[in-house]
Amino acid sequence: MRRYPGEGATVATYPPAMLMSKLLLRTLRDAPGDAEAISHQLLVRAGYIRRHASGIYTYLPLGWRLLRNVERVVREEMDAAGAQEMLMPILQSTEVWEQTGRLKTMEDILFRLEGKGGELVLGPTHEEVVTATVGAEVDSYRDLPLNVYQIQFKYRDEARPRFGLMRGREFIMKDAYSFDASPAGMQAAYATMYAAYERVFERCGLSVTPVEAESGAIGGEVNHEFMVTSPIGEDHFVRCPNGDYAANTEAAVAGERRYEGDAPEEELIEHHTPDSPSIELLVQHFTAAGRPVDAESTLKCVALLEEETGRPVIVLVPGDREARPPKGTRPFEQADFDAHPELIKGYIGPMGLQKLGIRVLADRTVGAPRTWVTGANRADHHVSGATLGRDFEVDTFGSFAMVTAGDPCPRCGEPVELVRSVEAGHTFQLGLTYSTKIDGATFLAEDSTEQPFWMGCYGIGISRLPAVVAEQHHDDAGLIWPDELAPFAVHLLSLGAGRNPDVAATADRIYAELTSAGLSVLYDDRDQSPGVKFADADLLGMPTQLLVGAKGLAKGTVERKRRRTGERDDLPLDGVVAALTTP
RNA sequence: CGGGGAGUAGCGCAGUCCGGUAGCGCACCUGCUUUGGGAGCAGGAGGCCGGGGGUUCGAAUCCCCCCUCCCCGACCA
Repeated sequence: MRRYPGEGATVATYPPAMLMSKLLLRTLRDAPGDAEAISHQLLVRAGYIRRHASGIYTYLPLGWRLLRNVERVVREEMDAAGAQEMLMPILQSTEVWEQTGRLKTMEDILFRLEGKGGELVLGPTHEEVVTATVGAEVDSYRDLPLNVYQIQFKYRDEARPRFGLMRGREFIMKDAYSFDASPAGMQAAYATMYAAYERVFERCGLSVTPVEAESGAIGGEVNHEFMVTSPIGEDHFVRCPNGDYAANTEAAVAGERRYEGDAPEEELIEHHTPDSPSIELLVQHFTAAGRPVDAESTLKCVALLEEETGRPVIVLVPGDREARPPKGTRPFEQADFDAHPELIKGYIGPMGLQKLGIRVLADRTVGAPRTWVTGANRADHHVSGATLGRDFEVDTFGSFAMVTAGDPCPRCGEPVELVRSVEAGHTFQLGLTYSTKIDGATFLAEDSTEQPFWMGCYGIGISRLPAVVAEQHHDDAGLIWPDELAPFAVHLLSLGAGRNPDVAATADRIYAELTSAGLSVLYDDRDQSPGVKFADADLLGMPTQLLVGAKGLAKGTVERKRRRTGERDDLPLDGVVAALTTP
């Protein structure tokens, strides 16, 4: 404490946060019951995060240092890729959201609030704001290309927050947006960011698989999800073991199939099947009637509407498969069934559809030489023995079912596998999706015409990464951070310093030396038994532990333990700094 | 939104069926001992038993309503 000039008051001097005795940190022996995922348990036990409400977390000092390291890696790679950092508002006017129509399409997850000057939303993402902002600033092709990014909180009222930091209602994201004058420019920007993403994840110690994905609510054409295989993944992706194909389950397609032989001869018979509008109920009905069939032997006929023409199309998949509606179609709604009485919900069959002017698409698996149980196009009736070529025709075969493990790879034909994974990043070629909707998102081209921007957007779930990394980098004792992310490079422990002044003095000295050499050091100067310090050091997960104890001092050494491998070696007392600063 | 489970000290849990002094372990405070892998002894502090209503002489416990959290599913840039 020292005197505050001119006042009788004193000014507090706070102890350095690198002393563990002063750190805001409490480790827990037991994980809270609400933590399911290992990463969540460890992050809470090790005192990195605390839950405030469902899907909302406080980052305690260790967690915040970790997060800032994640941000640093991302910043370095974004800056190196030529992106410019800025910061956009969390509180956003509904105006731009009305312009893109997403006030409606994203209403389920939008946090909305009433301000004095009108209604606001808490930004779940920033395409609207960035497009309006850049649109107002950039008027000429001479200012393009441009790539801006920010690291900012996002708010989504998720149906189900999960797994600690994995899926929160409040989370931090890095989002970058590229603006180009042409599709080729957009593609070049995309390639640059794609490469930057691979470096970011590499530096975070994550092995990612970029997968081709469907674009969902964000719009655009080409896009990739950067998937990290993980037991707490909420997604699956399809992967060819040969490594030549990887795609999101929604986007994945299967390769060609070869079938030989003819379908067995079986008469087409109509059956009375009341109350059986689903595959499951149909199977139950047939089984109860003494003619058991399995879902695989039924033909699911899914009615879709072509959005452009407003005409119905039918997609055929085996009953045990999910249909994957092709681009430009959407599932029938009740109103569509009302408008097309020839298609009877739950009892559609493929027979004679062409005569009604309805196109029939079929997954390639439907080309198998076999007969099917399917709808009779008559209420409460199904048929058995339906045979391709005799009873019904297919206009186009393709990959119209969701791909499952064992389906042929579209590139090489090998059976693919289905892998559980987390989406760590996502990149999109947006094209003109936003620039044609937001007012003023145009520039004057070289030929003096007014053109909309060709855009891309690129997200990384910053606050999700600690969870993803922890999930991949831990052991029974606790966390194991990669060098780039560790809150501290070195965890220095004094063992039995209370009864041995030499230990205390040596540890103090090493702490001072390492710190002035520019290393970040967490110094466990607490009056705790060695066992407690070891356990905490392993739990917290710094890459290098330095153990200063009477045992080593007698030999003139301190012990170094590498957290990842458990490998230990002795460093001479006067060579500690040198050993830690030269890799 | 549908199905399932749970709310008792900072964390983990018992007690609830069968109503009667709110408990245990870890963590926390004091003192002594101990000290290379989550120490021991002694003493202590800490509770709207998720909230509201009801039944009862009496409710953590029984009844009704609500809230919150977790899991599975639906949903998801």
